Amino acid sequence: MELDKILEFKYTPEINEKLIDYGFTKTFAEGDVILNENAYIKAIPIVMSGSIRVMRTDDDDREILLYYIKAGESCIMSFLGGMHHDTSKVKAIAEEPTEILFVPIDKVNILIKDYPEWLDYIFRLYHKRFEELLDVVNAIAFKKLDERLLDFIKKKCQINDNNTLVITHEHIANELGTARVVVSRLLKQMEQEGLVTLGRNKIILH
Amino acid sequence: MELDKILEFKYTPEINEKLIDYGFTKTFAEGDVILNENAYIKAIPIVMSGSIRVMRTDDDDREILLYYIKAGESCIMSFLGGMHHDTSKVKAIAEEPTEILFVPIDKVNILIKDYPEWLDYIFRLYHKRFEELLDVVNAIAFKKLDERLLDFIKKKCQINDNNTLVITHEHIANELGTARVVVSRLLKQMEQEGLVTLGRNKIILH
DNA sequence: AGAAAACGGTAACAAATGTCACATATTGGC
DNA sequence: GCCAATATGTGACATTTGTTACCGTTTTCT
Repeated sequence: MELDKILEFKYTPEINEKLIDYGFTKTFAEGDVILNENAYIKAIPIVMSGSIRVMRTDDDDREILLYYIKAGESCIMSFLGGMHHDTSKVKAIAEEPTEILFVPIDKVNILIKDYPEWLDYIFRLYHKRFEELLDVVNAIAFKKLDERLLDFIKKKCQINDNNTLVITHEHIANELGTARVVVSRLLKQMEQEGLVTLGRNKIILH
Repeated sequence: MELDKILEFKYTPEINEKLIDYGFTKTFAEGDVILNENAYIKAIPIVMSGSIRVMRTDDDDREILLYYIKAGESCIMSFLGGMHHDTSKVKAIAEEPTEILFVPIDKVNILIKDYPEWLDYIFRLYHKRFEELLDVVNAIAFKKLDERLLDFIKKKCQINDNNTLVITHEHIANELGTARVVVSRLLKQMEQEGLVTLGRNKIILH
């Protein structure tokens, strides 16, 4: 396992070894729920390969996308929750086949004490997530659905490095926290404006 | 200055001394803007007395309340922003006469290295803010305005330990990210339902 | 007291989004 | 090929929120 190439921060081979030594890996298939709302957190996850999407869910069954966790990153909510023996406030789902290294909380504390670089890595991630959350607040507070939808499509395409998206309207609606018909309606409108081309399970961005 | 009684975490008198030694204090009047969006951050603020409200603003002039910073707490966004030489993504305004201790970023790094308790304090605050932000996401994504409005009033009353709120509809509208007429309309409705009693600059919660 | 500013009430309307009902199209399993 | 499941299209309508306009009341300033 080449953690060196996966983790994005600069660290010594020692941290590498310790992480693998202290932790254990698990693999998840696309769609697997990695962490459920209100679950207790005993270990912090580091994504080795694949990616995770983190959602906030309502008391009903509506949910909304917060951000993605990519290879080399960790779930910062888990980290803080774990540090303070709290439960998770979010739900994490594998976007694709994903391999995760779980490092027990108590070991994490040791690492922080011994390796300042590791702490810096944590801070950096925190900062990133915080800003992403602010973007979400911005979007749902001030932007209209059509703009959010287009942003969503562009972002997904960018990740795939591809202008064709394989996804259902239903799925999009869930991530944006709205209903399927609304997404279908807006997509049709966008198609008529020449922004996209639609197909079954498929959206082509122009 | 009795920092001991103000800061909520347990720390040694040494940290107390260092904070005051390294930092400088400034006082702000109600309504003063402490930090503007896109301003550079060179020092992290610790609220000694009073309180601050933190808002996210749109490109237009619409804005929305994120959370409050009370005495003994710090602005975590400033902290991370400062650590990575970033600009602020939020706007901070004094809610009342407020005294703030500014500690330069480079000194903060020294404190973290030397005093693990201080680090724990930072993490705790981060966690708190993150959850508050999640609550905001929840509210604007899933709740209707009337519910958000009632929550807002209840929260304010709780802070004041009082069931009478001195505030204008305009002000409420700004914090909720909507228009004055909308707030007036909903408040009137709530009054008819017997939830509140209205007066000029005044809302009494039942 | 008189003028100006701030605050709130209300109506009428527009726009955005949500909801329901049902039709049609596509796919995969058998 | 046929059926069932899944995905999408679309109309009609309800609800929520935003917008504009205007008025009366209360406060503040001078």
